[in-house]
Amino acid sequence: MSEYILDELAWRGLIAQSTDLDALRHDLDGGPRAVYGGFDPTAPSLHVGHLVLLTTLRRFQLAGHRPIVLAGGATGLIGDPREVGERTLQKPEVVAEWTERISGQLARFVDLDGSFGAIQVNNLEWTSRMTAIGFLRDLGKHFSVNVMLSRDTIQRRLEGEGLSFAEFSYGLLQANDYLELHWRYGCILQLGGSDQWGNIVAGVDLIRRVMGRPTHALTYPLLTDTQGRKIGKSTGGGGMWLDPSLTSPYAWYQTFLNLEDAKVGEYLRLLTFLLREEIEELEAITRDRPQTRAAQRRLAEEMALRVHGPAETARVIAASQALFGRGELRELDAGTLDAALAEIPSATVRIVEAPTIVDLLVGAGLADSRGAARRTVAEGGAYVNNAKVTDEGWQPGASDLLHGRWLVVRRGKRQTAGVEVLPT
RNA sequence: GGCAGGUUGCCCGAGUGGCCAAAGGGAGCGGACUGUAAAUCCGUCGGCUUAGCCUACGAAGGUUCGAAUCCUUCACCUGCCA
Repeated sequence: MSEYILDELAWRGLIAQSTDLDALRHDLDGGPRAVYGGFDPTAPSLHVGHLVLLTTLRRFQLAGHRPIVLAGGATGLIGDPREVGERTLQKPEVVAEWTERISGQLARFVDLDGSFGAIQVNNLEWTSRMTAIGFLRDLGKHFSVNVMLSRDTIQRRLEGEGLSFAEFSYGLLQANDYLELHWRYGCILQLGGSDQWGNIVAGVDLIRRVMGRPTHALTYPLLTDTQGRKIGKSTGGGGMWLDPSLTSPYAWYQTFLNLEDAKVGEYLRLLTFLLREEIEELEAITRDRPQTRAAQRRLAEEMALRVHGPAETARVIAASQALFGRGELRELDAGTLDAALAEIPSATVRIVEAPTIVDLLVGAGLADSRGAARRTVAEGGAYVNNAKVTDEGWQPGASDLLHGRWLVVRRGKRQTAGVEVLPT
């Protein structure tokens, strides 16, 4: 079965760069192999971008290989050099806490049980034991600064604001991780985003030098939008975090539902386990009847299912239908409305405080400031119960309350919140 | 350690004493079109009790009727020299 995994990755568009694919194929055919991907704790949660890697690791597991998910408790303390500039170091306690949270998320996306169960590690375990002398003699001696300097990111940093020795050295730690995992588990492949190519190859080189063994590197293309921007930490208004307290399941679902046509096929291929025929069918529908957005609906549902589970998925789909349905909000029964509003941001106001539309927008978190709220009203982007409000002094009356207590406040086409109006 | 240049709003970037809440671009936000897409066009884009006031141009002081713009000190970055 394992000989098919690379073909699958290929048709899904998951192979951006690789070392010798024939050699890799040969190694994978030889039996179950350990394959690894690393996740640095740069935030308290993983985001969509990480999901591509996690999903790919899971594909290897389904193909009979053994995934290793590595949490970068050590590398997260240093920081992989970015093009934009030197990172601000986080406190060790913070990194430790993030590592723990991320580890919990990682465990949910691979199967840890059984003889081919995934292995979960934290590189702090071996990196923290390293001494300065060991780092320089055993590791540093194998690296050529000339080669390190030639990396794209490093080049750009040197032309710009420069970078610290700490970040410059990051690649050595990641290379050492690969060596360690090869030593411990016979890991022969590291997967990562295409921006990780240099770090991964550094590991391949290190293993060849130290152990005289050939290993492999495989990168996948980064998730981007049409502008080519990386998707993940900061998409549109907010990030696309896996943690429901950072990105609500409703927002998560809606973001995929709204994905542009030109990207939906790519996302289905990179992020879901749908079969090829099904994806091609959905792509055909997108081409012929794009307004049905069947592919987006399927993608959003799949993503919600995988990250938030079936019960929550059912709720966000129902909420989306209630809030975006053609029907009148007034016609929704109390149960449906309550359930829908439970999925979106909400706030409470007291009628005696005589709240205006501006108060409602700000209170519900739909506007950052009163000025912004006024602007929204002036721009014609404020709605209550699907009716446009154009007067910034507008106040809700008793007849506006749905089921005696709710207002559905909306900004623009998509940002919706529920406001509960208390009688006192 | 010395010399030179730099640090501007979410990002890039103009601005060298009043006309600066600060050009221009990008992102974001709203509108039109549409399909809760994309592209395009229009508008908007520090805060507030909004014809006014407050906060803001690395930090702190100072000069001046008046400073993002001048001076001093400090911090950080870049380059050259040692």
